[in-house]
Amino acid sequence: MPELPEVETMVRGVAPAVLGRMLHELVPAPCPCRPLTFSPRLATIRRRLARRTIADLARVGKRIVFRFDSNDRLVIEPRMTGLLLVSDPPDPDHLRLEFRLAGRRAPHSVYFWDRRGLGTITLLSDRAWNEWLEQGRLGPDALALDVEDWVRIFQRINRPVKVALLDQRLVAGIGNLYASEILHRARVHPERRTLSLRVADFRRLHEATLHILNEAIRYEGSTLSDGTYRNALNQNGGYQNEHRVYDREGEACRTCGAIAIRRIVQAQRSTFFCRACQPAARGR
DNA sequence: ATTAATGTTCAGAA
DNA sequence: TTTCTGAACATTAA
Repeated sequence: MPELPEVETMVRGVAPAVLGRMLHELVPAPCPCRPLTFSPRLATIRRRLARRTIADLARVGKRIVFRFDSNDRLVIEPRMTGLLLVSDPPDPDHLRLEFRLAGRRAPHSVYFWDRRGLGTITLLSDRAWNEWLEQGRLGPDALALDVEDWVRIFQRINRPVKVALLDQRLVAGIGNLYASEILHRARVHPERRTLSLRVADFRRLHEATLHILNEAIRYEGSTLSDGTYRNALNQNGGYQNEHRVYDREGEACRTCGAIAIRRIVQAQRSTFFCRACQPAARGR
């Protein structure tokens, strides 16, 4: 569920509670659901991390990365419905993991909660982490690209630009919701092929990406109608009220006013766009 | 009962 | 080689 702005919000919300604190122990929650995917197995992770101090908490694309004083990294992929929380979770049944902190200072715990349970938790040694980074399975962070990066990355391939935006090996952090919002602000039709885009298009994509993602971070992410996403304090985000196209098929465009928002399916996922703002130019 | 949902990965086909 | 499709993972709500 969470994309870059939601993960960034969770990390910012949880960081003050954990930075410099010792992890007393990791406790699997007594939830009635199937276990998450752990690598290596949870017992091994617990042994390696017990009594270690949390040196850093960071976001890498859509992933959450705990760095311990041993330089081990615990990488959490929230996937569709995972949340990192300081407070009590939305419900007790899908609580997956408790990070019990040492010492008397509140909070005493932070939590990983995941309703659908598609999330993954991976422990990597310092060396394995660096090797993983070098494998290029994750492109540069969406907030770190300049216009030249955009051109270089997307002119090597020739795919519909919306589908390319979702490929984390090209650019890390953009998901299905923000891809539609970014393309709308950039006035680029989602079915345009990347090879047909010109430098002016990449300039607008660059500006729109920074603008939309930073604006969404300011609003603490989007809580959609299913209500799953919450910030670290189990409160709603606010960006869902600012969406220009996502999940607004048939409604008036908030930019041009036309009843022109369409929904199409690309790579088995919904894309929303305004037919008036985003013309289907050459190179479809 | 059916469908779709903010994500990722894999196999196999085009 | 690159691109594309479908399925899989698991759960819930419209």
